[in-house]
Amino acid sequence: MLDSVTHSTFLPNTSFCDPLMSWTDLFSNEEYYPAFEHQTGYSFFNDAEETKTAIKDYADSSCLKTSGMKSQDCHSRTSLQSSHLWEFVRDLLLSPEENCGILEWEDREQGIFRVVKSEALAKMWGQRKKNDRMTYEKLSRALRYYYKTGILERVDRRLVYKFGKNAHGWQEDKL
DNA sequence: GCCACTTTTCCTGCTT
DNA sequence: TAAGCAGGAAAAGTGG
Repeated sequence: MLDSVTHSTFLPNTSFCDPLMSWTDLFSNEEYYPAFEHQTGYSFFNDAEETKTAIKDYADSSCLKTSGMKSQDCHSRTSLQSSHLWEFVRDLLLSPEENCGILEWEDREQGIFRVVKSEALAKMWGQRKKNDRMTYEKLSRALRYYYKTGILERVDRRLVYKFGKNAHGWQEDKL
């Protein structure tokens, strides 16, 4: 059930503040639990205690054990552990409260989005990859490579990109 | 070690 | 002039 729920969905105010924090770190830290209590994504749990339990169970499940997790298993599961740049961008877009205005949808239905804070995005990606020399110029070069594979489509506007036919998981009704 | 794939780095030229 | 985009080339990193 929780497989499609992103890390940032759980922790809207924490995940990108410390992108290197592990699931174990997050779930073992009681300070973060209150944040779940007000998330609409968890309205299906009766109360905060139930939410905690569900999350803890999920954190304890074998699929989230760091040692046993393969990149393929988790690449689409969480923004923090997405192995590919486009998934990182996608997950950031799917958590508008957490991306601090770095990315925003231009046309949600068509998958068109805009990079609002290019330097911040590059910095965030750099943190994700433990590369403090990352720049938006380099990041955008990587994004342009996705044109070839159909993951992104070209949009003739500055800082605007569009998810292509080979990108998945960005459509609201297919989450 | 090899290969495929993705990403990074650097570059030139063009556009806004 | 600066910032951003396009794309070539080479190299690094990673996983199978």
